[in-house]
Amino acid sequence: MTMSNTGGRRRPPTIHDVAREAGVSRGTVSRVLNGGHYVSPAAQEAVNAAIRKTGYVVNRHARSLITGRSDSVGFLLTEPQERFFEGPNFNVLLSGCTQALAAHDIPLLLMLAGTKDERRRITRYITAGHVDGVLLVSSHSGDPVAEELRAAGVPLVQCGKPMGLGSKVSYVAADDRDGARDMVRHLLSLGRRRIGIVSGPLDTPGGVDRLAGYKEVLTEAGIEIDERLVVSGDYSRASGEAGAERLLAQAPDLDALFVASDLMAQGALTALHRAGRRVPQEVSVGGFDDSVAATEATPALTTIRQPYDRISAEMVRLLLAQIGGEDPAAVILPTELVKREST
Amino acid sequence: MTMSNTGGRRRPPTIHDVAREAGVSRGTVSRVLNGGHYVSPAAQEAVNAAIRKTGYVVNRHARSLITGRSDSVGFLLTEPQERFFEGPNFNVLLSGCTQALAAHDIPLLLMLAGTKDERRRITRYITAGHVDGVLLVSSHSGDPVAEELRAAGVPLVQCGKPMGLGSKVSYVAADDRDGARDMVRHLLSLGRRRIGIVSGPLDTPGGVDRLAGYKEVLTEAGIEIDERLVVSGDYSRASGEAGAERLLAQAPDLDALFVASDLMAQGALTALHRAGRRVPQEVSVGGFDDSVAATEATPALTTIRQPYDRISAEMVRLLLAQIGGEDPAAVILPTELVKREST
DNA sequence: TTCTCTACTGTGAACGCTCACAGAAGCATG
DNA sequence: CATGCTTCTGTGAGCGTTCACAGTAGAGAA
Repeated sequence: MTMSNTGGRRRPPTIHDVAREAGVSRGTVSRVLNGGHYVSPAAQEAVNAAIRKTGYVVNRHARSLITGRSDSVGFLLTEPQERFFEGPNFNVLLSGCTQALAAHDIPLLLMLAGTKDERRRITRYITAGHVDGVLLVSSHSGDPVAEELRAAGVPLVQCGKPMGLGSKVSYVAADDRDGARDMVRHLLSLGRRRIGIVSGPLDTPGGVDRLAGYKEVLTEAGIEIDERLVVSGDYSRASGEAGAERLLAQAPDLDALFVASDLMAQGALTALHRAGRRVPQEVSVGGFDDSVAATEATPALTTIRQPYDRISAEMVRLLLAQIGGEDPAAVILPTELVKREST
Repeated sequence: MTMSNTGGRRRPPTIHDVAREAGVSRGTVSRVLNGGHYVSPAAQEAVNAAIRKTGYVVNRHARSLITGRSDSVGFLLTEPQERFFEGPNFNVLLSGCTQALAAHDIPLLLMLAGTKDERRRITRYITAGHVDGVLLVSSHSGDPVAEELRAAGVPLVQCGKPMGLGSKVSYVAADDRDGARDMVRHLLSLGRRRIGIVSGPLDTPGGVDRLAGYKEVLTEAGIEIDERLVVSGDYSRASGEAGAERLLAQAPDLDALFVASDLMAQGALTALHRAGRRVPQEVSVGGFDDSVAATEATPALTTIRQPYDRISAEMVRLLLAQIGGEDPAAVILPTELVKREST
């Protein structure tokens, strides 16, 4: 607005320029910038006008140098290289966190740790204080990097319940057990009795909890657990396909399938289709997540919705709280049954 | 390794500590840190040892304050909110760029501009010099934000050919026209003559070029362009489905379909399936991108592979060059025909 | 010897901000 | 009128680097 400013960059205005323009001191400008306490309305006004006029934007480096904060956080994804962003969930979490942080004017640094080397490099980067905190997403929870960061005193929030329960670390997770219960109850309400499950990996709490919910409801309903109806996968599409195939071989009389992720459920649908089982007429199929895979599947998947938007919002909230000095905390969010064509 | 360091953070070592430890001055340490020119081998050695011993990591804020650089770059995605990461391509580009930058120890800041407000906030953030440069990805090229950044003198590399050719801006793109030519030639080689196209949006160079390639090859082959065989979509799955439906209505005798993105091709497959046309027996279908959508489709899609890994690597290379003072440049990368089940 | 040139090293001054402190002004209380 | 308290403001110091400059030592040339 003020000048033509075409072409190369000119030296940007400093807090000093603003102070001179407003006829006050640096200190007063700084106070206005940081909440405006102990500043007279007149000065407040003058400073804001000067900021608008000069187009001043704070130099974050200078600020960080003295405060010791970087006012930025890292979003760390620890996955084998080829699986970055494989699950559609990562996208949703990433964009959710970015936007939640944007509301606080905090930039998000993306960190991808695929190899051991990258892991080391990133850990070093983080512990050096280049970010104020870390949002950690990794499918195989109980990640060693989490323990390392915690030990270094870096504020940390994990997505999904971590494996080692002893370590005091913040996390946000959906209520896996309750979600699984809802789904199995739903399948029972359709008259299904031979319900198979393709669970998640059993070395993760999420995998364990969903399986537990499944067993719980069946037992409550007076149905004995048949181990031939239980297999586990690794959340990948291929493992869902293989899992369903194994179940069909072990228990050909199954009339429903609870698959612990939508991606695996897609694979299961393929296997069922190939085996000539019609969904939902002969076999009801329920997924988990409510990712895009659920709506893209044919037939569209009945599933348990994980509230990804709330998860990312809570992760950011917890992280900022922790950066602000509060203690780590855990948040469990409720899930929701979404009925579609597959049941 | 050195100390127990459990619990809260301690004051990190500074360049001063390293200098004292190595028995040299700050200046010498700084020189070692920045390339090591004009430093004796002995000093070099001593400084490196001291760095290892103290666990020193440079304070980027202090460095940035004086150099004026931030040694970080932004990855800017300008899309309507709900379409962030819709295309699987974004993921691949994002992870590719992150890793390419990691090799230079440069963090990537993720910036999502969905609304006008976010756009303004982010533009302000960027022009304030908080990042050294921007990697811009947006489906609707000719983005106003590009022009704004260029005018502010911010180093910028776009993914995909930009609309306004006059503006001197760096970009990296796959050879859309050549890719389209390859695909149509492939379809011709299968004996197909009534080849329909669902092009991309015609207000983007990518959309235009793929259509141009299609027309070019047909004309060379002595086949007249039938406008009933030409429709355009917006790269979404739904628009591919709608496009294929329209083509089937306008030209029921079509025997092949070139769909300008894999996602749209998935939609087209659905439409063809519903219309009872068998793929590839009755209708050959070719996609574009070679995204995960291509392998997930049934039947798996023959497609034109965009070299996403090379695209992201080139984007980073061009951006760093531009930050280093070089002029903007354009890079066009070759595509490759990938044959699968759909043709 | 003396001068010049090269290779290397140390030092002070920034960079733009925040923070602690000192001080001023206004107002009520003793 | 002194005293205290509250609200506001300005000032100097310092955060941890880099950069320009001055200075030293040693080698080679005059």
